Amino acid sequence: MHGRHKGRVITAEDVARVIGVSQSTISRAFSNPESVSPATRARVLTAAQSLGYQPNVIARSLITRRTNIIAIVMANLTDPYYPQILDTLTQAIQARGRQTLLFIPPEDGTIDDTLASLLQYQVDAIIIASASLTSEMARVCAARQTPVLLFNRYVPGVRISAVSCDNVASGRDVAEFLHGSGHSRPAFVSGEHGATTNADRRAGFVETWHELGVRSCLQVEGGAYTFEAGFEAATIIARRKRRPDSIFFASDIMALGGIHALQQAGLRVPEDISVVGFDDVPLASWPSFNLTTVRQPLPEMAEAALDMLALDDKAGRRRRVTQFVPGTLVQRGTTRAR
Amino acid sequence: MHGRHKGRVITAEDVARVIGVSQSTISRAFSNPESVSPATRARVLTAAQSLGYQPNVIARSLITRRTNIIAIVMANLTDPYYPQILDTLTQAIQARGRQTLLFIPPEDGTIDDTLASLLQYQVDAIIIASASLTSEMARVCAARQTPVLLFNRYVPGVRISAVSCDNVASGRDVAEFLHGSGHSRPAFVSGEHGATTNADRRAGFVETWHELGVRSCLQVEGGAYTFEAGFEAATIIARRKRRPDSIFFASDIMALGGIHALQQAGLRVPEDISVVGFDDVPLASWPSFNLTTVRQPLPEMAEAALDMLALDDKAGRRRRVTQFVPGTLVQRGTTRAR
DNA sequence: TTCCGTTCTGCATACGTATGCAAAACTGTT
DNA sequence: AACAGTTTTGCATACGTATGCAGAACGGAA
Repeated sequence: MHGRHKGRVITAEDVARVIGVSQSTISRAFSNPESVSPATRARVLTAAQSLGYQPNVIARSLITRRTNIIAIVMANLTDPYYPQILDTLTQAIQARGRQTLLFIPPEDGTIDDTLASLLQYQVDAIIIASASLTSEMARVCAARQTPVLLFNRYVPGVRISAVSCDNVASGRDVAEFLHGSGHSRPAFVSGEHGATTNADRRAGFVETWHELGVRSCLQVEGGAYTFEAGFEAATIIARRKRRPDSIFFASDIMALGGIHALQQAGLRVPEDISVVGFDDVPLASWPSFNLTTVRQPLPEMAEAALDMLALDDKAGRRRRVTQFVPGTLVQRGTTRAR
Repeated sequence: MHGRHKGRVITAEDVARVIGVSQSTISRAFSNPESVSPATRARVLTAAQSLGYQPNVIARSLITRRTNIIAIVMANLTDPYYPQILDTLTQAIQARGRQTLLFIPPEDGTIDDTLASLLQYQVDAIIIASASLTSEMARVCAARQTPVLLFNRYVPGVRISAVSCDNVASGRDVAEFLHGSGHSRPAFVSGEHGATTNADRRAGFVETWHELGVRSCLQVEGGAYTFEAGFEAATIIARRKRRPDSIFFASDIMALGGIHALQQAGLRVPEDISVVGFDDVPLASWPSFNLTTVRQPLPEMAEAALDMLALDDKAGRRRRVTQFVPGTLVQRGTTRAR
């Protein structure tokens, strides 16, 4: 029979009283089972079960100074790629016995306020997958010993842990693949201005074409990782006299917008022009799109992130580095084979 | 002896010592500013600022018995509709000064284990947007006075708060709209078997056609809210001798799969056959799709949900009801006008 | 000044659990 | 039976904050 005691929550004390042991024993039975005799442990668990007792992890964390909660800061939840990140990260977090506190920073405000209110919750770590953080806030977190990690982004020159896809290498891969399949007039459409993801993908792509002897890589500024931005960029490209034979978009969603624009302009994909995206969102593999793209290794990135946070390492020995995980080119139907 | 770490956290006690007041005063300055004189309040805030003090809300919640954390249980995060729900709910939760703890139940396991580990976190409320919960677990939550609310679903006959789109009414709307625009051979493609969302949309749709004098509404079992399920259902429909002139899919994603199948089969949408979806995911409004659909009023649903939880009502007077919020038919390009 | 009423502050304790230390209960050996 | 060594348990206290209660400080009126 579960505790029907009007509203009163069942505490370890209650269980202790029932089976005639001390509160300490109840605590130990749950948080350090080895330290209690098998017989009492069994009695404790039975009694707890029938009373409906569950340890109060909030109270526990007051002592242990660990909440087992990891905060994820994420905006852009309507962008199809971010839910994938959130899903993967959260599952990895739960697999390690932790929980996820989700913070969506307000549109206008700075992320600092968000972060501050977040620290009040004594989270064990903060994973930032949107925007960045100010150096001021990095200082505050460091002072509080709260590890912070940037996911899918990094800030060059700032010593904050970060995990990101190896965007430069993937940019190179795409260039080499396009070159190898007979393309010679490449174009790159960038996404959000100033994002490292963006800059790195372009850098790898453009450089490689240079190395391959192709000097003229058309570069169009998209401005945002959106369908519309991709659409507009592709519209401009389609109108050019000396039209590129392949476009590398900084994200899948942009690529889809781009394809739509190209088709509107009477061009066939991939016969007239090849298109490559980035991220491999679920949409990309739908038959309607069948988009050639670069898959970010999210599971590996999530593992790397949690390893880097060293949650079980009480000595607090964390390495602050930026780790790059290689992506995979997924060849589908928007690039011609030869 | 605890807390001998060099990175000692600043407590209210520390601030108190600095400006020569008691810990109580610090506490009051933050949690009940009215109860402290303006002069001391200012001194407290300044000192706190310079010391980097932030109240520990975990410790606070031990006393107040409120964590200000609301749990959201959600699977299917890769489905485009759920991130929208999560985004809207979380923003609404944050707007009310609460935070979101995100739980993704394991694929195989029952939701009960998830819920149990969740209760340990002393969340103020639980919003379930995936699966349902057993009556056993409903009882446990009730015993703990933790309000539970089903979002976007409800369990007929069980007294658990729920907020859902008025799927029956929307089904009717779609039927009336199609009828009014000259359609006479409707079809309905269902999604996940057993979901109330599904059954209600169909019920409203089919019943209305009956009332309008159309007895034969083709019904195809999709089986899941996926692109593939929609694709396969539409393939079957396209092959029929007496082909429907309109299809109402139980979700947008299914409709998109269906459109792709119809086009594969050489049919034009909407000239040869009209298509209506449900949810109005961001994709639906993309020019490539331009899907006629029913928009679920997520912001209103989120408000209704939080109101129903009566978080600020310490008397715990909550009404257990199922609230239906009406959706809106959004007419776009996949239905012919006349 | 005295007195009363109000506002402000401090003291002490409580929230539910974890844990160092010492006492108690076993275990096996002589 | 006595002992030492080991395991198991209980006591007391700590974690950081909120809050009832009583006392202090203050303001105004007589």
